[in-house]
Amino acid sequence: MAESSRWLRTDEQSAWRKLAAVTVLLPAALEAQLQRDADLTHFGYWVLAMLSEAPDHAMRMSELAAQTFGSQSRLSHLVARMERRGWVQRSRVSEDGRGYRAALTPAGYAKLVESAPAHAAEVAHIFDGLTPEQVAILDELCAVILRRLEAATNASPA
Amino acid sequence: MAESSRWLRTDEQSAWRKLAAVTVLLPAALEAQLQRDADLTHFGYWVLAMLSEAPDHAMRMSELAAQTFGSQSRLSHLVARMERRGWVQRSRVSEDGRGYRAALTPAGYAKLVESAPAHAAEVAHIFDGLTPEQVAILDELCAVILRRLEAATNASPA
DNA sequence: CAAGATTGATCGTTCAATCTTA
DNA sequence: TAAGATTGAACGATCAATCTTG
Repeated sequence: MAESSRWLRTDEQSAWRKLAAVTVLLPAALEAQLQRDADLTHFGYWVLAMLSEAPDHAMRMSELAAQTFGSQSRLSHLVARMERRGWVQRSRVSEDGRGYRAALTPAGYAKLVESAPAHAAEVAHIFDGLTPEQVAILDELCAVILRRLEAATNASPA
Repeated sequence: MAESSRWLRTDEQSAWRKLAAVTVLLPAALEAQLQRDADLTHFGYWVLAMLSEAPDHAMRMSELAAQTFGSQSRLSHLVARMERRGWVQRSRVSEDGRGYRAALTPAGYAKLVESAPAHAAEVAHIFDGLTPEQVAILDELCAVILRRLEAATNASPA
């Protein structure tokens, strides 16, 4: 907790303001699109997408939480809502009786397939402004930032 | 609404996954730090910071909303909470009787000054992983993305 | 009536507590 | 007792409705 407390340089401040704006406006844009076109949260869409890519369209709750960077509680509430909507179904894991397995229903898969194109178009629209070189640079830059973030998260306990 | 619906290339998908992760983990890290050290939301901190940089430590509600990319409703609720905490005080604008002016109190300014170093350190920690060249590139890349986002937002109405 | 701002209801997330199985 | 997961209360954001002033 006793930080060496350095300040940001001018160039860092400029970049930070823009990056902060991106982390606000980008999610907001995707949220708005999915809400409008599919009555879906961005996080909810992400969960449907993850399940659709998994073997048998199913995943353990804990694994789903880990891969989406969400808490178990968050996933539990969300999947409960999706189960009510008929898109997912939970069942106990045969091996480990403590675990639950969330599986996409046909209706859930249909929902994803139906809402994917408009969402992909929204994301593609962002990338249309970047050259392939810039996409590569963006990829690497994000990778560096992610490493810093993960390091910070895991370094918390002494 | 009739999108030409293009899909993402492989390199774009890779970059998109990382960028999406950043937009989730970066705000989460800042949120956690501010919550833990200052019992403050990142958005709340941002509002205090904007006010502190404004002339007389005060701003119109509508301007505050615009500069933080928040809705008027969001700002209204937030400032009401901050007023209860004694950090901000609202008063009518003399020129335009419809408007409200939110002003930082001494206690509010003290709260910001007190919580700034730890927060700055958290942000600086992210940038420590980047070379000055990379910071410059990040700045430009974010600028491009922001232009796309703003264009998309303003192009909505036909 | 339009613009600036607030209010109350509703929705999703977090936090702490709980339940069940290993 | 710990791990996987759920539950209910509390908090913050959004949405629609309202109030007030231009």
